[in-house]
Amino acid sequence: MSAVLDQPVLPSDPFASLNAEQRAAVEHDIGAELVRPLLVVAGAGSGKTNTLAHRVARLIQSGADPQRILLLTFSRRAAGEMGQRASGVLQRLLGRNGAGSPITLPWAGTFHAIGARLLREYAGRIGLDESFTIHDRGDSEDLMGMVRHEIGLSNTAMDRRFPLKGTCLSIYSRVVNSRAPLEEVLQSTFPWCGEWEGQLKTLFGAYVDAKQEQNVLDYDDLLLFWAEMAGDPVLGPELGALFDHVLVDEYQDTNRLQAAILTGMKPGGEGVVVVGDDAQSIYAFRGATIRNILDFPNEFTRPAQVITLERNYRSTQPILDASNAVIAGALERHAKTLWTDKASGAKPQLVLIPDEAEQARWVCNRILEHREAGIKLTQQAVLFRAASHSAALELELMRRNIPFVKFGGLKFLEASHIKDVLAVLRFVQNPAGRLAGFRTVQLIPGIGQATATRLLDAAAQAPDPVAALEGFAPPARSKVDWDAFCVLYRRLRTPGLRWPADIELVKQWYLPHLERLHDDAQVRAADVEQLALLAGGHGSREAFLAEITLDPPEATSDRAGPPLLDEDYVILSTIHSSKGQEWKSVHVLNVVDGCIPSDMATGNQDDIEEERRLLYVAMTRAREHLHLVLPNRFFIKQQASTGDRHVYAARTRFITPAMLKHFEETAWLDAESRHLRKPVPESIRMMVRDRARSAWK
DNA sequence: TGTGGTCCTTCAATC
DNA sequence: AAGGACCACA
Repeated sequence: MSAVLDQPVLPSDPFASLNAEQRAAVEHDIGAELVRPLLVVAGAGSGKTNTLAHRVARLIQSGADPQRILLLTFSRRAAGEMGQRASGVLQRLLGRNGAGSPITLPWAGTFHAIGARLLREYAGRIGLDESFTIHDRGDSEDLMGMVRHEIGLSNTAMDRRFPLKGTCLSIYSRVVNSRAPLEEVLQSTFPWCGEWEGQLKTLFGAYVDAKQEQNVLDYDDLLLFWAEMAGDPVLGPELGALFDHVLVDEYQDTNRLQAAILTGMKPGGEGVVVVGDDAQSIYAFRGATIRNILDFPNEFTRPAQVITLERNYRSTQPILDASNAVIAGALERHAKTLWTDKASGAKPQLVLIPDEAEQARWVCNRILEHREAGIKLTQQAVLFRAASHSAALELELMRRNIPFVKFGGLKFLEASHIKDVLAVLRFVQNPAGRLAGFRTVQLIPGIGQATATRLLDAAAQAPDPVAALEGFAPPARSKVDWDAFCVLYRRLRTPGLRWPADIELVKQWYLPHLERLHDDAQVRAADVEQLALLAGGHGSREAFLAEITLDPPEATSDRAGPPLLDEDYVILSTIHSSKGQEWKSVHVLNVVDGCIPSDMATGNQDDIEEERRLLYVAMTRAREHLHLVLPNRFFIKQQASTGDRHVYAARTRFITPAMLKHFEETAWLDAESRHLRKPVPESIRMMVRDRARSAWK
């Protein structure tokens, strides 16, 4: 922030605050006949977002049409933030303070969201029905499961069990996203499934057929079809001509398919600017590869320029020293060393704690201390490897009345009752969507898989889906419920219904079934209510279904009524969801082997390297205070029969003894406050249980 | 033959 | 807590 007050009349120079490298990126080929491809390698905290936002503003100032700027970001949140910042810069450029309408970037969003939009527009041209619905991960798994069953791969007569549906989908997805042959993917990533190669090929073929018949696309299709269009000799140039500038944020977390989209649309790389940091690549598990960054300079027919941002504006030098030491242990990387002139500040803390419960209490104490010292709660974050690791902390925060919002790990859409309601809506939207239909009709007592299959077969062939359902003869015991469903279905298919009236009707129909199916119907009904509230914020049924799938609520607050805007709250977040953010004070939980690296990821060297980068990302979120917490005893949840076990955990392997000089080590054995610990009141325990049940633990 | 209940295993990160 | 397979009853 500039300390100089902006003059209301005279335009100030918003670019004055940029350093030489940032300015070079912003000014790259501005006004030139042809904008050469550019790679900006931007270290953590080097002002990457700011630089990109300034470039967008500079482009518009120099005459670029905002409608013709494609801005691909990692999340919708990032896209919105970028648009706002660019607006701010532009207004300062023009000398207006808050006046004038903010610029909107209609083509800003995630690869998946933009892909969905383009595919809907081009549907007719590529033989797609534009009323397609989009499957999320869970739907895709279910469809894979159905197909797997249909072609007889799920029976146990075989000597060895065929991979589970989730594994099958992961393999399929990896093949699509990495553009690698099945055999290679099996060998490198799923060696234990190698023996099933032939069957998997058959399965994937049938899975693709099923999606086409049912007029549904999965996440991978959104990229795959886009890439196919981009690679087409006719459509590719047409798509490319829609945009003068293509900017991509977080390029280290894109995969080969996404790179193919860029090269297809812009073979010469004209107007393509990508920003990323290979040291922060943490999405290899979904096919991202740092090869995209490493190969970018020679990816296009025209060589790319490269600019590196190494100056860090975020953290103090001691925090950077420790972070640099951790990442220096990485096997392969784009060498760069972050520096700052914020020399002062304490070393990051390495805190040894007896167990997880103590960890929660210690973190709460520290959070309150920081607040006493003037650091607002929203400037403090607690980060962890897996969403479930914050359970004990959430309990303690509630006990002490410290408000918090949790990002990541939100399983709202995975709860079965939410899926039920969405399935009904999807089935209405797209009657060919077999999966949604299958789920919906099985809610009716007396209708199971076999009847549902017959029913959907009959409906699939009929020209009028409503009439087909009404003409179907259900088992005698299901007659009453079936007729009630038909009435609902007809009403929802009748044109003229004003969204979100649909969801009210579905709710009325569904609640009795919910009651019958679940003991805890009350809690689940509240979730359905939340979903209805969420639905009101979208323009139509189609928009709601697409947007909820592509942009699921990210934080607990996203779905809880009006947000606590002026309230102060601590941020809880998975490390993955903390990407791109920063806080004055950061706590990282469970910095022990088994958590970081996760003991599920210690199989091969690449997995372990990704875990190292994960720790690096977590550490570099901190501006002034960084606390790494190491509970000595780490509990493993077991079956009730065997009781909870615990293991003695060691410091993460990524902090070697040689690195300890960068940290301040402390141990905490607070016997005194142990006495003061009060039992958790029943009301809070109930709340926690309910919250876990409502599926966002 | 089809449905729904029981028992066992497994359990990250996300568009 | 949910998926997957097996089994008993209509």
